[in-house]
Amino acid sequence: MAAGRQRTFEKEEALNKAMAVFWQKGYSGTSLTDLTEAMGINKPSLYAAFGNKEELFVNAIKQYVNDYGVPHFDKLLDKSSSLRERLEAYLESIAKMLSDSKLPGGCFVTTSTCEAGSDCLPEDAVQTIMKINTTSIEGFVSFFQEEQVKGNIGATAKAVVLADYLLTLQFGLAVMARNGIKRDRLKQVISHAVSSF
Amino acid sequence: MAAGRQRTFEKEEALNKAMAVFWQKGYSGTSLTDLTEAMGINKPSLYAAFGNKEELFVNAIKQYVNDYGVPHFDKLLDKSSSLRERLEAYLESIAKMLSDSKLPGGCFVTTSTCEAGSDCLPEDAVQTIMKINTTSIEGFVSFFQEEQVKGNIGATAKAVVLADYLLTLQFGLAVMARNGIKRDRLKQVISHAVSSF
DNA sequence: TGCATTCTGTACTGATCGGTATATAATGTC
DNA sequence: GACATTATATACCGATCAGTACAGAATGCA
Repeated sequence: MAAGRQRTFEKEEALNKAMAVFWQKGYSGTSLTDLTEAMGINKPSLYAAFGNKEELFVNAIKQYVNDYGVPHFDKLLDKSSSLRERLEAYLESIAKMLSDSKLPGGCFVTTSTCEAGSDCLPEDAVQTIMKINTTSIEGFVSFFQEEQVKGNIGATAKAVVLADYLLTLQFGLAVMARNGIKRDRLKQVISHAVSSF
Repeated sequence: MAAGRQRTFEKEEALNKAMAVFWQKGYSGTSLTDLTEAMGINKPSLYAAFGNKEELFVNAIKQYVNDYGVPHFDKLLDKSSSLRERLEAYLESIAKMLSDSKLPGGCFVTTSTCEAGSDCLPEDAVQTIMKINTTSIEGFVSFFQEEQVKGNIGATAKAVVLADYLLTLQFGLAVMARNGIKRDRLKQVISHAVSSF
């Protein structure tokens, strides 16, 4: 065990609190006071544990992707349902999260992507957000290519277009949820949207 | 003519400059210094002409809706093309604007809708944004209902769902554009998306 | 027990935030 | 030309911004 006084807060727990604040208020809208109050620590502790506001934001959004983004992918891989059923389950899983009243509302990555175009975010944060989105696209492209090999998509369809379309739906549903549209309305949109797959 | 020294700047021109700044940087990310520098005026002139930051934002987004939102609706009403062609033309008209390098990027209403969920916007601004979006939905619902009467949509389709889906696409395309996705990729997404109408 | 180490709490930094007081310059009316 | 009126420019306001100096408290190791 290293010498010295030990931390009186759980680092991961504090990071989760910070994630919720950034998720709700955005980078520009979040002050250090917002963060320290939500995390239950004071500024020197925050800086010692997480660097600065920018680093904390980058770690928070990475945590978000792990905890609230990646898990939905399972729905795409269920071997007992059709492609369309899996896409619908995937988007509904996301929609459930987007409109969960116990969460900050909408999608952290979506709102951050909007904010990334504002020149108000630090360069590292912008790069992190861009990478998250390109990774999503690439994952979707691979997915649709494999589905095409399996014969679940017509040979003329382009995987890149389907991938872009899927991300467009995700983004759009996220903004709809941020606008207060409830889950059952999102579900009907999804049901209609997947009819084109 | 009213007595007193006359304004040395064009009010509408200054409002357009302010609109561009808010469009790019968002409400929280925009400072009064950003505004006065872009508008070419100083703070007392800004406050005399536009009230305060909040009022200026509200006027700016209303200006945006008039100048960059409403005009696209024409594409929906072209009597010589099919419903699907008109929807495609409508969304492509929007996509062209979203990815126009001479404009701030993306959609002002979309980014503001994200920001409206953050509790960082003044109440009046939130109300304005909410009203813009409900007005869009209501317009779409009426549009699809009329198309249904004309027999351009199956009788079982629900106008509300189609309206929600169309707004979801708009929002999604706006975030895609904000993420740097170019116009031709947006066009392919649109071409695919309208196949479900 | 002494000491280096690490964290916490308070109090502070210069800079910037949104907004304004005040003085002056420019206009129309009388 | 006197005067009320309106806009501009400078300089300022208290509050808050992100970030930190410093002193004290808690730990492991010797």
